[in-house]
Amino acid sequence: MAKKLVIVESPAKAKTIEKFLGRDFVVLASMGHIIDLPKKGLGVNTRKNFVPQYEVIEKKDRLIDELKKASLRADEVYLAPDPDREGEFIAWSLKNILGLQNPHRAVFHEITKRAVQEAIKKPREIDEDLFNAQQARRVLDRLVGYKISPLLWRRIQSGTSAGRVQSVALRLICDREAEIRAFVPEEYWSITATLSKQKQKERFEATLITRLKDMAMLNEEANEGEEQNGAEGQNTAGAKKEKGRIKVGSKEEADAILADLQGATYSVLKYEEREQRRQPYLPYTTSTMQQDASVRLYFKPKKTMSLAQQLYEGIELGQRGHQGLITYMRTDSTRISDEAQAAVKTYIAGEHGQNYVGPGRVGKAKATTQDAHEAIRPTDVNLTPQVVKSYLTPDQFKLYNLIWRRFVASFMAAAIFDTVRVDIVARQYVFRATGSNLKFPGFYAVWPREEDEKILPVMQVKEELDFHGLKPEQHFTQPPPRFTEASLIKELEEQGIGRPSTYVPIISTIQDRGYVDQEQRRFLPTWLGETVNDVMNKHFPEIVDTRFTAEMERKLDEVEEGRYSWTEFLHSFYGDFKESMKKAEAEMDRVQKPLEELDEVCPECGRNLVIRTGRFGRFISCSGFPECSYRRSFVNKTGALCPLCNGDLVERKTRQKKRIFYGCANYPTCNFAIWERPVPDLCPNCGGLMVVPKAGQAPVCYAEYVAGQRDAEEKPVQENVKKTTRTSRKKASTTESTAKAAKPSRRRTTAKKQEEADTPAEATNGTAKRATTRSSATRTRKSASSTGKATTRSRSTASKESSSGKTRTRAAK
DNA sequence: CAGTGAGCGAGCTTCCGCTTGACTT
Repeated sequence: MAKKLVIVESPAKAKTIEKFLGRDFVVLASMGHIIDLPKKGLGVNTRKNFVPQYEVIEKKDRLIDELKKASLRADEVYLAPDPDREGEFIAWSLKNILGLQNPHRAVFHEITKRAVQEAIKKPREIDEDLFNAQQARRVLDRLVGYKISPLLWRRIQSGTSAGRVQSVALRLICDREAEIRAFVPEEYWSITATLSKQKQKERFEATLITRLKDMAMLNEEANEGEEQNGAEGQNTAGAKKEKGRIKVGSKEEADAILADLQGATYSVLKYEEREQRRQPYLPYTTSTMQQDASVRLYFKPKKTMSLAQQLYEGIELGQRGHQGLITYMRTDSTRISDEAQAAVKTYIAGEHGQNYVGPGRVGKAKATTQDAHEAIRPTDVNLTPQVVKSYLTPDQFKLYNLIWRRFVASFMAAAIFDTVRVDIVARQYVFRATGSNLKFPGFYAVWPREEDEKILPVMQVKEELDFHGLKPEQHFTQPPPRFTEASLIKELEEQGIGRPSTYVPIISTIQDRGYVDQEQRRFLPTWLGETVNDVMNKHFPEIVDTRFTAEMERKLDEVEEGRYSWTEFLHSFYGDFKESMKKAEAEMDRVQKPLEELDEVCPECGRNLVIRTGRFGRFISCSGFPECSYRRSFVNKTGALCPLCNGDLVERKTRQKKRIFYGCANYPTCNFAIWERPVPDLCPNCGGLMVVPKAGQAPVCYAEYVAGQRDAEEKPVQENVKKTTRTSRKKASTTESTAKAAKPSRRRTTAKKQEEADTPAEATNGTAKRATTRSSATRTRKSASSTGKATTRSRSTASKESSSGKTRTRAAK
């Protein structure tokens, strides 16, 4: 008989909190938002103060029913979504959808007993300003996305999209690609001298840095920064361009210097010892965790998040029972609760000694930080990686290990290095050697060190050194690297674009739209991506400016503080935006994808061959069509041969085009087909086919692989099922296809068999649809380009009116 | 499992941010 209901966003959080609050409380989860703007149509009245038309989110009805029932049973209801804009909106939605009379709004920034109990003791009202800031953000994003996207459908390609966040992500990738294309590598040379103290064995290296006469200029430089932020370095250009530093640009110049130095004596010009401290890193946020897991563990952000979710939801720890191992994984904060701070300091003192305890680093909050949660940290620092290792999968362990160490390190003392800098003069040239020796490890006691120590002997000024050789080396400056998933997220996060919960989806979006491809885990734009980006830059420069979001956040802050009304905010944005839309409608050109050319000429007429797309996918055709009608189908050969008939094994797609499989080119004469990618090499043991079961893995013998699969599960049964359905499907396609085609429902099919049987009808239906779509698109494209702007304009206004008419009728309903 | 590229031309796609599972492959 619970008297009080608490509603939070996440079920894992609900479970934890329930333990804190005791028997009088029931804690349930809303699972995020429960209402939103409609998926179809704008859902915003742009003529009447942007009144939004919210709907209950699909499939949330049952959950809402349960929450409603629980709220009726309770005497008091506490709405405890996250303490940020989105959370406030969820609280407001709950109040309205559940019809709550006097709900309390409880807020806590950390999941600790004290914080939660405190929050329940001191609830507040729903904050209208915070709620309005969320509405403003939501509506602005809807306007940008749902106004620009349809324009792209009409002028570029169906199914494309634009948005405040994705369009900036795309732009970053395109800008980087342009930078790389424009990059001209510059040659430079390094000259290294190998030296030692007189008559001593230990040699060391010194690099030529300047001429004696330029020494003064070089000394003006500031000392190097104390810390470098890990992971992907920014030292993309190999050549340093400091003032006074010598530039050796060619072999001739290098040779001239070597000649100058013939028979020179090397002596110490300056010897400097210094103590350098290196501060530990901050504890993880979502973005830094993704970045580090990518660089150190080679996990993609999606995998990292899924593992983190598992650690957050909890692991069965034998006697200890089920326990959440880390705090919430979607956070932009580096804050650590007082309790966790005290615990980690005690732990460090006990394990390493009091002198290893540091003050704990405090990150400066950025303008976009919402600070609803703590940093990502272990829930209990005493659960060391070793203690829990046996309960975790290897990947879970790797990530937990990283999170635990990062957190502990962040509260440890700085590392102290003794560093030495020696300048060595030889004729008019100065060489420099640096050394560093770790005096006190500090946080390096738990955190891996990136670079090795280099120890230099003690030297005196004017001391003469033994010379052992000069080594000139040629280098070239490197262009900046393409973005990886993690480095793109890092960049977005630094610009304040996107949120912890959206970093992974952003990456899926730009890939799903066909804007970018990945090559060796790095992004490069496709033709479509470049085209959309060009259009956005040209017609919506403000939106794709990285400062747009920053400015938006600044204004939303004012809305949150009640100094700016959310509708005024939208009016001021929409005024300009409407103008941009109007201009874009009038001026945006229709673009058509150029045909992909092949490095091969037509065997019949000698013109170039091109790749065209037809009803059945890509095919190779002569560019001289219709004069020359040479064509053949487009297959990707794998290089492997069919074990049954020695034909080429080629890449094929399943009927639904969802999955790639590999089949014999002699189909249907030979029906050999497998899922795993075959390789040209043959098995060294049996001489048979080899395949790659998972991308990136080493090839294995196919015969052995199949045997292994069979042992692992009851695979043979499944395979039999497939075979029988395949034959039955053939019958179905000839006899029942018309009957099936008339039946539109498809989701209802439950048994695999039935779904398989449905396929042919589905497929023919689908292809027919696609065929008409394509030709219609091409036609309009043609008419627009031949008749010019007038046609385009009248067309687009017509369609615009029809669409707004539709929204109105829907709204009236 | 054959064979694609004009012609007439329906109706669909889309945003960002909160949350998990239920689904296949």
